[in-house]
Amino acid sequence: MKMSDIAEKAGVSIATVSRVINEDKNVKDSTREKILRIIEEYDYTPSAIARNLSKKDNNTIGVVVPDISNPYFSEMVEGISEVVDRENLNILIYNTNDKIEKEQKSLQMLLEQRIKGLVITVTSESYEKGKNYLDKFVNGKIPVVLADRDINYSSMDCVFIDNIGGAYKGVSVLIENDHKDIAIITGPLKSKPGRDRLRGYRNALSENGIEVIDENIYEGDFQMESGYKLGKEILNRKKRPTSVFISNNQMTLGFFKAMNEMKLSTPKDIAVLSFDRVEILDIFDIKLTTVSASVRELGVRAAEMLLEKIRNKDKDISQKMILQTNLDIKGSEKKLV
Amino acid sequence: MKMSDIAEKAGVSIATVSRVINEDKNVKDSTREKILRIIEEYDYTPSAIARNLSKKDNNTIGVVVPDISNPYFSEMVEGISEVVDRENLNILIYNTNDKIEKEQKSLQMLLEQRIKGLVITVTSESYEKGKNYLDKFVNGKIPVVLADRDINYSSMDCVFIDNIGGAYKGVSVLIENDHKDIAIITGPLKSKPGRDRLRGYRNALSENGIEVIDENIYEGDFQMESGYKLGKEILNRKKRPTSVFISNNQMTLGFFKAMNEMKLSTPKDIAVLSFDRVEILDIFDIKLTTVSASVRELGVRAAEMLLEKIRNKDKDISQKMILQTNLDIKGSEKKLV
DNA sequence: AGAGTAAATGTAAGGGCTTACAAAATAGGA
DNA sequence: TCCTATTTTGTAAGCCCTTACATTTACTCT
Repeated sequence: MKMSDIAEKAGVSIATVSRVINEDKNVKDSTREKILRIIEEYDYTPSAIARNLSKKDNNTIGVVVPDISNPYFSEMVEGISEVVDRENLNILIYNTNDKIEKEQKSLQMLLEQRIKGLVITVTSESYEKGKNYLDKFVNGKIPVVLADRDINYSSMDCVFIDNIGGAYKGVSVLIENDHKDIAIITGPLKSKPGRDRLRGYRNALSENGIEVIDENIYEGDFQMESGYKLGKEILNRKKRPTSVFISNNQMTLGFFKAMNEMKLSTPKDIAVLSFDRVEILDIFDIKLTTVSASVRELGVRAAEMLLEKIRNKDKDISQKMILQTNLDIKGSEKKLV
Repeated sequence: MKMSDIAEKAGVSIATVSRVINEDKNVKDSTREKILRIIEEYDYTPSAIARNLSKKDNNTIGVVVPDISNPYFSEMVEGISEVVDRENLNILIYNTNDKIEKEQKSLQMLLEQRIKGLVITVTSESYEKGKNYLDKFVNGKIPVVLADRDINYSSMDCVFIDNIGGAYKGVSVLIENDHKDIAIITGPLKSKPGRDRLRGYRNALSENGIEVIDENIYEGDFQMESGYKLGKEILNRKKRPTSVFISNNQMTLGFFKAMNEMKLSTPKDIAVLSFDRVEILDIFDIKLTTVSASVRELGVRAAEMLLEKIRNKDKDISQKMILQTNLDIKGSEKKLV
């Protein structure tokens, strides 16, 4: 069933049918009704493909994320969805599994689909590819917004979380609580957020005249397991630090596993402060102080920025938005003497 | 940049360019190379839209889920992705927020996109709409596979988890451990999985000659909060049941919150068995026995079934696949005297 | 060399829609 | 009633590809 079939049955030209479908007002009411009746009767659905080809415009935006089954990203996607739904756009989602090859393949397919724009959280590896990495694929063909992860030297539009500031804020809280011996479990130092959070830690210590000592820096990989292993190391030190700043939620969980095994608790045995909320700890009545930003909001902002960029394709003002983090003080930052 | 531009620059017809792009072998090597070089040079990307229109075939499948930010569904989506990626297909994802209106709108848009097929987890409400609910939208236009949630009286292809059998299996374990007073926290009884899991519970009791008493049935809603509240009720009973079967992971977390607040633990104070794994409990060294199926596999199977259906569009044998659950015995089922 | 076959390329129709422009129908006014 | 202005409808080109079929070119064999 296509438009010409409907036109024929209604005894009008396909142009008129097209007008009805596109809610053009230049159609007599009686003919509009007749056509609508026939569309209904034959259960006709117009082809977006043909429309897109004809209009040279696809009402779809692309989303590329490293891991859709990670709540962090699926929440971000939901934020994007929310915005995009309002505009009756579609979302094409690609999962890269944090593999750069899959990322490239995804970009290729999205470009073939002639998407209107793209929100992408690049793979960890992509950061190092530098400025022109994405250009090679996207090459100014479509508006792009980087979400959550940066590309080295890139000047693309983006929405990030204030990693440096967040870590700074968190570590400062520890310092205010009179901690001087503060360990950190970082993310992978080849990743931007990993480095930035460490930077925030360093800044906070320096500004407060506390020496940054290498022994207090433990490089993790944002996975639970590393939080567990490094946690054990930290907790087993002869001279245990009085507090630890952990760079993300997964590692924090690992850290608590270690604490639990050793029958230790916070803030009694060590003060703990984490980047990202860890809601689940509520269940066990663990009051963890955190700094975090809403990932959902990250998605919303990225999508909004993209839409704006799509609307004002001509002007190319590039935007950089940094979402501030919130501090949620619960008690685990305390120094107990 | 379009195909004819490339053809012109290469001094060939667009048919030849098309052949090169589609890897047709009837092209002289030298011309193929020339064309490829030009495509590269001008960074040409063919339009999937035009190709789809021309071929009357869209290489995209649709996925509709109630909540992409729920790990349950995002894991399912990842399973679907995995399969679909192998075939170089695209995925159009829609989130319904479990709202039936959004579901309908999504279906509409997917049909307009002329998707190849659809994997859908319908909203809770859709179940009651019955057999013809989806037909009204999809109406035999495209292959559809229901995933995880059924529609009343529907005979569509589907992949579900064996809820009855799983609950039966779990409760049986409790019975084998000599429990006779077994409470259950159910899902919403207007939902199919909610009812089915309760059914499994009933079956297990009956078959073992244990009377099913209403006081032991607590209707929850699959959310954490209800597990918490009902958990309190159960745990506060003057004559506390010796064990409880909890119908999903979220409610189990709520239940543990209640236990924790009351300084109770399993299996010491009450035996606990849950539908779905609750990995997070490992962290706190809680050994919870569970029955569960892999949601990821659910996605994989649904996608595979869809692809098969797409391939054999002519024959219409309808399939129903029930994924069996696995029992993971950890100790919380024990009856301590 | 010429016929016959296979390989390589080209031509043109079509896929289902939008839309500028043209044409027809209707309304309004003198 | 006739003319003009407005509303409504139709015509046809174009969006960018694929592909059946036609044509040309290259090769093989006597």
